[in-house]
Amino acid sequence: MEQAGLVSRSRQDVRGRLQQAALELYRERGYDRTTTAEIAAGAGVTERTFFRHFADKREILFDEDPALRPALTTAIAEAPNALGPMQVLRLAFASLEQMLTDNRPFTEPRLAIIAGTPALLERAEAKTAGLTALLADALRQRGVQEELATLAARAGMAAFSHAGKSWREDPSQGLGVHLERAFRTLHGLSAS
Amino acid sequence: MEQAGLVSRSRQDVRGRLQQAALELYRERGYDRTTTAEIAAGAGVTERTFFRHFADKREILFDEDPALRPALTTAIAEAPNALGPMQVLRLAFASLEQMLTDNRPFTEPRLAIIAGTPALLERAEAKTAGLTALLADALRQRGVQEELATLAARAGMAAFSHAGKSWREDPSQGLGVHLERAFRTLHGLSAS
DNA sequence: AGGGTGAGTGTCAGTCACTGACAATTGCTT
DNA sequence: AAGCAATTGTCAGTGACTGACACTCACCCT
Repeated sequence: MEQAGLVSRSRQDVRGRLQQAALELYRERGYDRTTTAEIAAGAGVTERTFFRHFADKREILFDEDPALRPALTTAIAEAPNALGPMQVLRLAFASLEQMLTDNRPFTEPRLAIIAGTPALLERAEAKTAGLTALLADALRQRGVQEELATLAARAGMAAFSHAGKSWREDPSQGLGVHLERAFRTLHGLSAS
Repeated sequence: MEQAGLVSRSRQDVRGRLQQAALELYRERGYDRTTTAEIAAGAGVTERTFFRHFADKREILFDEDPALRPALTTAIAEAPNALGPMQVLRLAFASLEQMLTDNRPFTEPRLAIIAGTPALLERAEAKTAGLTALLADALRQRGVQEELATLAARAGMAAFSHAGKSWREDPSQGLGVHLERAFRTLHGLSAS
């Protein structure tokens, strides 16, 4: 039956359909003029179901790769002992190249929407802060003192943002190259 | 008349009374279990008036000194030409010492509440991001290239946070001393 | 003194994000 | 076929936030 077909298909990948519907609606009408009920309807489910899959209306645009945090943590933990905190971070960032490349078609369309919506920018900052805290924690477990780890994590994240942007503008070079340049630039800045 | 006295007093400093009421209620019941109607009642006004003074329930804890942004902007604009971006930022931060000291009794009680509330931490990150953007903009107007200005502003803000924390823990030394140490530490980190 | 003016506030009605409780459905197991 | 666990639907409710409009009061002008 068509009915049965629809129902069974509508049961699959509800989460993904919600994300897709949200993305389209946010693009058409903008974030503010889109209601969670409309997103749910677009995915063929109830508003209540929306909130079973995502904590709030913003979170649906920030579904990070579940492998991201483990990857960073282990990369930092397994870095050579001789390296200083910033080198450790640089290596950890470089190890993300494949993952970031794979996820690019997923993350890219979201960036434009986020950039134009204050409420989403705020969430983006919070996400970055959460990752920065993760970096600091991983450094601490290597023996780096707490405050120093926080400082290194924040500075390292700044360098990563810088490298990420130039990487997007010039993908011909690998992320590692851009990272090396970014960290060198940061060093040069704090030199004088 | 008492009536007239009450009325006239209730008309004064509504904004301040709202902040005071919010602070007390957030402390007693916590942010989540406090409604904007309760805050308004505590200040002797209507809920509607709350939202005429503050954009939302979070913003009432983040009322920054109106002189902060102008101070940073002019300090950066008027810094000696010979200085590099990071030195410029260090000077600008140091120039805030008096203002930060004066506002301390106002800002300190808020920090504990913010630190224990995710929604408020998110807003705090957004505020920091806004100030960072201001720094980057001021650097750009000195001729620093856009991306470099952003990198410097983020790294500088990281150093400022570091210095601010150690300053709070050891106020016997001036902020300038802590800033000098923080920026030197940052340079040392990115060295190896 | 009387009338006007504008800023700040009160009142009311409404939208929408988000939550708890419970019933219904589905897919899978035994 | 019966049962179990996970997912969803349904319903009712709270609370943040907004728009529209009326009102009050300090201040100004003539």
